Amino acid sequence: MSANSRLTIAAHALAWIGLYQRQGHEVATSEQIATSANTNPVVIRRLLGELRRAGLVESRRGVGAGWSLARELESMTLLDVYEAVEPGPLFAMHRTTPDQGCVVGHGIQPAMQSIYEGIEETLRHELARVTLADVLRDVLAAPR
Amino acid sequence: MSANSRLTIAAHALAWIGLYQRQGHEVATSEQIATSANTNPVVIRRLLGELRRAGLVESRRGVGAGWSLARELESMTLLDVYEAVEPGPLFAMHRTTPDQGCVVGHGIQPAMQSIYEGIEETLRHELARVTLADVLRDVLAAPR
DNA sequence: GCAGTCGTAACAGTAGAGGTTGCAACAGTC
DNA sequence: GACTGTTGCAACCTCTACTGTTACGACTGC
Repeated sequence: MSANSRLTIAAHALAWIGLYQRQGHEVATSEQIATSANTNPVVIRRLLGELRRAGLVESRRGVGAGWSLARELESMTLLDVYEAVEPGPLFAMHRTTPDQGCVVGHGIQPAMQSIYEGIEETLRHELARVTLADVLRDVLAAPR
Repeated sequence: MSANSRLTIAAHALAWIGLYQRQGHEVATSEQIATSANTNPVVIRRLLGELRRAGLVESRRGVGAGWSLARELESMTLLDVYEAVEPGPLFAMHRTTPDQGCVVGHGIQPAMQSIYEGIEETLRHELARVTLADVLRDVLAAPR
């Protein structure tokens, strides 16, 4: 499927900011988050930018700038994050239009479309069941 | 997510072979299926090769060669096809190991791994609910 | 004005999907 | 035994998306 790590990194960043804020800090920098996720600050800024457009985080510029949560972790679900960072559908149709003169070529796309929509709806439902507070709780529960 | 069309094309091919066999033919060629799917025969042969390794189809060589179903469409589910053509997980972890000295960096992977496993199990369950006979029925039910 | 951070563009590297060509292997038929 | 049609498969190309990296302007508190 050529899976990507966008949802994972986004959840990592949100959990990090949430924990940091619980420890009394106001804003987290992309540099700090990138160090924890072992990646480049620009990667974090790009992802957080998408989360900002989705209303999940806010950013401040200038000296003492950085990122903060726009909502409580309890009110954020993995579905919110998924929709913010994963635009496309899970399964793709044919890259070129199938032969419309063939019965199968004609009917396959509406058939699969309908099936895929049901499956994606279930996926979204599952993602919506997990809040970022759940994620942070699980993170902190990991054995050391 | 950079979705691919492998599951769609594989389902298309199976539905095509199934319908062709119902019409009394013994084997279908990759050329015929490729024409219906509007793609290259080699693409079809590659996909059907994976389905053959999964025990869903059989191939004959020589003159009058081609592909036939190894099982009834009724006993084949989209999960069988999915497992045959989509090896990897739905969501990827970090490409590099997160900072194990950080609480979040240390706990994020087991936390997300567990969540992802639950979600993928639900996905598989949904895929298993749809048989290829269902797909072919929906295909034939499409308005013309 | 300075310093620290975001915002964003630009580019490179990597990986996978999909398309294409070419050809050996195979198995029927003449 | 030659011919024919198809699979099996390797090799290569193109395209796209993700990720990483560098660079630099924009912003804002001091």
